[in-house]
Amino acid sequence: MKKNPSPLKSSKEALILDAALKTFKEKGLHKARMSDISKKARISYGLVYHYFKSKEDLFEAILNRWWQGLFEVMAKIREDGRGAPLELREIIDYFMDTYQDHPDLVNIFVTEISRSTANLTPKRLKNFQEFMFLTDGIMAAGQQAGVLRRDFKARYLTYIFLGALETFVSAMVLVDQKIKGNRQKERIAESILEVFLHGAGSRDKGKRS
Amino acid sequence: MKKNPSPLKSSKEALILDAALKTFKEKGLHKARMSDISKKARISYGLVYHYFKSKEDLFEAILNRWWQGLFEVMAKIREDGRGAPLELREIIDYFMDTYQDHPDLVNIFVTEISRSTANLTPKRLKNFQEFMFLTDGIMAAGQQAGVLRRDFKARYLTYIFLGALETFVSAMVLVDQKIKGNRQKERIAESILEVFLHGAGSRDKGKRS
Amino acid sequence: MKKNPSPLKSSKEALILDAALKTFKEKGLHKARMSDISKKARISYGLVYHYFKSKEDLFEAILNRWWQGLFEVMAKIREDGRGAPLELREIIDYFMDTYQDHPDLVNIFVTEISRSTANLTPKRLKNFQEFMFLTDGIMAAGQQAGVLRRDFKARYLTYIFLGALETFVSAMVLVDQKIKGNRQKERIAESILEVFLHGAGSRDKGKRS
Amino acid sequence: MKKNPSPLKSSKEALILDAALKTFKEKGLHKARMSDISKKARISYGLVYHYFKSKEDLFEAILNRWWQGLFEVMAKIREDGRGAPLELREIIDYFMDTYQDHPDLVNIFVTEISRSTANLTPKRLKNFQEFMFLTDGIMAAGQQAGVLRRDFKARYLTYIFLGALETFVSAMVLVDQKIKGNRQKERIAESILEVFLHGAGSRDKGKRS
DNA sequence: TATGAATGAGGGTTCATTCAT
DNA sequence: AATGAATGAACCCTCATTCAT
Repeated sequence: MKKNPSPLKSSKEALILDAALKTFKEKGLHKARMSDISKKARISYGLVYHYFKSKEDLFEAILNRWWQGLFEVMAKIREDGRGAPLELREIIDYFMDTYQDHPDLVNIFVTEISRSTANLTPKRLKNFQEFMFLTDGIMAAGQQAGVLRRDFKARYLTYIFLGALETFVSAMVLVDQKIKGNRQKERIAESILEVFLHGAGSRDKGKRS
Repeated sequence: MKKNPSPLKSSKEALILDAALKTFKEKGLHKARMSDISKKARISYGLVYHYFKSKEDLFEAILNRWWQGLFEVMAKIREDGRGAPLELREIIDYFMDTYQDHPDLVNIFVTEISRSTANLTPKRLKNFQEFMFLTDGIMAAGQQAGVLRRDFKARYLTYIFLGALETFVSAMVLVDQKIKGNRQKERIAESILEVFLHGAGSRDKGKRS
Repeated sequence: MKKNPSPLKSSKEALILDAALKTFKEKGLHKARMSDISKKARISYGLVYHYFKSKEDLFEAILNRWWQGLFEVMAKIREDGRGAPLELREIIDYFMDTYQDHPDLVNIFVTEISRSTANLTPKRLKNFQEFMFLTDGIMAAGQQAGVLRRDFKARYLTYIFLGALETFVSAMVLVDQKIKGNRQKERIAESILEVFLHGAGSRDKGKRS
Repeated sequence: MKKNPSPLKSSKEALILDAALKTFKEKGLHKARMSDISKKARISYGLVYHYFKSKEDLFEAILNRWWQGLFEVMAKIREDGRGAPLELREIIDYFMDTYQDHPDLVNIFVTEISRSTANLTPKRLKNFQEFMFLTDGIMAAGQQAGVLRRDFKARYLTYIFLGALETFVSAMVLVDQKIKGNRQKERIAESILEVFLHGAGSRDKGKRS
């Protein structure tokens, strides 16, 4: 029975995935050489190909870690139906939690997929659009329920929300910032959600412009 | 005095830059071949090297278009000092206007620079951080002036604002969406600023949580 | 006393040889992978190396099947001394019989050895030349005995005879033609020998040009 | 105006083709490395790819030399209609002449195409079958005209004829035999045709068995 | 300026062979 | 005897860059 948080098929496979994750993060998909990965995993060149049939395949395997976790969260969110604010918070938490455990994974998602038109294969685009679509659903439900304003399309809200979220983690990644404990994580999550919901505008005057 | 719509040192140089822009956008920095660029520019292979000493150099020249324009705007903003809301609006406008004229340029900024750790040379990082720093200044001044809330660091607000903005254009780029006239541009710009300032939360209840 | 239809040292060894035979035939010596062979033999990868020390060794073992049978026939022919026509017929029969039982074996001989300068190791060349030499002997004896014309070198006759024979089986292999019963086998054998001995020229006029 | 018998598009292209021809002949299609070819042509590695898009493409270009010449001969033969014996002689001459000028080319045809099932792409098979078919036509016409015996299928005669021819050149290639002047060429051509038409059987008894 | 041939380092992938179990 | 993971040399192909004209 496996208890390991990353219980991969074989220890070598996990080794390779971790090494690949780091390498892709450091050099990007294109500049990462298979030899870099094998060296980082301290295994022979050819062994990588024993577990993954190509560089592309290896990259895909890494992305799947991300998408699988994300779609599980999205499914759970839909089931629970706790309302837009809490649901968005769960998305933020997935990003932040994953960032704590595998900062590189979040980085790769943001840099190589979320923003890269060059690396976008049909399959990847499909995942991405599905995620956007599910988020749209949360926004629309929130508008329906009266907790989100209706004067903008749900899709616009999705853009703004995900953009803020991505940029946050992206920026943290850029400066290799470690999240210091759950306290800071809380704080960041809150700030994103709070600004998204209530705006960055000052409430000093008691009303909005 | 410049009359050329793409006024560059020589017409050939402009030709190459335009071709490079399109090519980088379509294939990404890495997958774009110099031969693709020369072909798209309808010039000979070697001529590219007459004007630009390397692929990297060509890429840099393109980015400079972007940074130069952006820093000009930032300088003007600082001079005018019209307050955070209007100043942020000017940033949005620069993104949107540039997107209208050169969608690919905005795309390249977002995909290859804003989010890519792989392509980030020290020089590029410097530009990027400078831009963040200037935006921080706007945010901080807004907080000072009481138009932006003070319970979050200026840097956090910067992340959220720029993230929302980038994701918007990034998404438009992804679907190759053309902005249909100034009306739509207005609408998008407004929605970004409005949500950033006042939040996506419904105001139906007359007050915030 | 051997009872096994493919009686080899061990059943696994036979399994491997058969699988290798098929694989070499399908893909050629070079493109045949050891993994293909082990897969076809339904044994593990490494076991092949338990029985054969290398791919080359395995190939050699297969060729030996062929050469051993052929040289046995050639020895028997020499002993019996039944005259060129019948002796040539026995060579044809060896080709045809082997083709019936192991078409792939004949194919490999023709494609990888008889015509391939690339795969020709000294040992293989030696076997091949020995066979040519023995055939020369038959031809020369036939010339001596007055049943074969003397106006061409024995070696020339050897070329023409073996060429015709090889091309026949080679062509049958190419279209994966199965010999339908002994009747057809007879017919083919006859036609080769008949044309070789008496020519393709019409005998309508009762005499030759 | 080009007078050169091998007037290729560019001198470099011809250089590469010649080097490739030799290399393929020496090592076979698979074992020939592109670096061998470039080295033999005394050009840089990459230049080969400037002229040919792949190893396969280069190989194809070489084969085309052969097929084009052969099909031209076959077309001329059909037009002239000089009767089977003379027509077959023309085929023999094409083989012998090409052998004199480019022995390696004939070798490659025989080893890598005529007998190799492994290297047989659909396109190559098509050429080969077309050639067989055209030869069938000559044989059938010969049977019709009463100069070739009718008791064997035209296809059988084709096999025997081409087999004898191929084996001859193949054997010459094997021992790297140079044809010493037109005299020997004549002699070889005659022997092939003569044996094919009238058989190797002795005519001492004035009639056949 | 302009062309495109020429160079060669680099990197992904394959696969025969070895080895630990 | 049997397995299949592990190794690493080889080799095809790409493409940025240089160079002769």
